[in-house]
Amino acid sequence: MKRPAAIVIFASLSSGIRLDVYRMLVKAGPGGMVAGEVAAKLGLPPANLSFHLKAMTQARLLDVEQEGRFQRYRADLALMADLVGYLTEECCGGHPEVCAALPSSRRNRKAALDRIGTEVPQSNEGISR
Amino acid sequence: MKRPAAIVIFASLSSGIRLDVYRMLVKAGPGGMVAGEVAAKLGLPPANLSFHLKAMTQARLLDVEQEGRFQRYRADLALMADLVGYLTEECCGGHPEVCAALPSSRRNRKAALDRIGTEVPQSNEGISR
DNA sequence: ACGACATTTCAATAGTTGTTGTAATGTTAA
DNA sequence: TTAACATTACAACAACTATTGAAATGTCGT
Repeated sequence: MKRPAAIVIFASLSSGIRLDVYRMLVKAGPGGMVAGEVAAKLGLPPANLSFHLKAMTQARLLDVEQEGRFQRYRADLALMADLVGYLTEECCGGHPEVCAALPSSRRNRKAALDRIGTEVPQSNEGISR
Repeated sequence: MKRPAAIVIFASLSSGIRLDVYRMLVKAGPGGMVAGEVAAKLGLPPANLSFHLKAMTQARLLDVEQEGRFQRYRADLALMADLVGYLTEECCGGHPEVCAALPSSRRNRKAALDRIGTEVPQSNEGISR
């Protein structure tokens, strides 16, 4: 996953309509849905849905397949997994077990850091400008 | 995770600058970084960075803590896990093992999801279509 | 080939978002 | 209490995004 790809994926999902479409297609699974079904379920004018489907397809969030006079769309879940990988790459400077201490309470944070014996900046020294 | 929250999170990450900031802070881990450090590393005018940090904080992607005259920012990874959960809710109409099948190395997917503490289905049986 | 249907393209318009310089706020250290 | 610093708020403008109806494209069944 490269930066421009990640940006268009996030932009795709930052619209309520496209988010609804994506979740609906995730729910539909490998069977997918044709454009008209989606438009009917979401109550959208065809031109508007087409605009959003195009954006999502270009972002590779969806695959399309022509099926007679219908277009069948499917969600690409693998892409989502890659995206999460991109976000958490080099997580915690190479000590991902630190992030696993999820809740952002300072106690947990400190415990996790102590476990791997890494230094955490406690002060503001060394900041230039 | 509710729909409006998901939308603002995706909108947050759909800007290259905010994406860079988020990944930098994920990399920084629990120690976080103060605003000036981030601005210096990314070469951004302070007013512009402030605009983006505010958006990300409102989206809850970041936590801020005041530290003297600095603001220390940290990435909230737990939120990302919730977000992925929201996207894949009701995946494949309640048969998530179906979605797990698809392409793209399962090894990578598992590694990525493990990193943020989410379960991944193991089987790929029962795929229709 | 024809009429009906599914979907996309186009052009106009309305609304939202990002960037900048400059001013304001709040904190520190002397 | 000042001067210096870190950060945020404001206002103006440019650039982008979404929505719509109407027209175009392409496919089907007869």
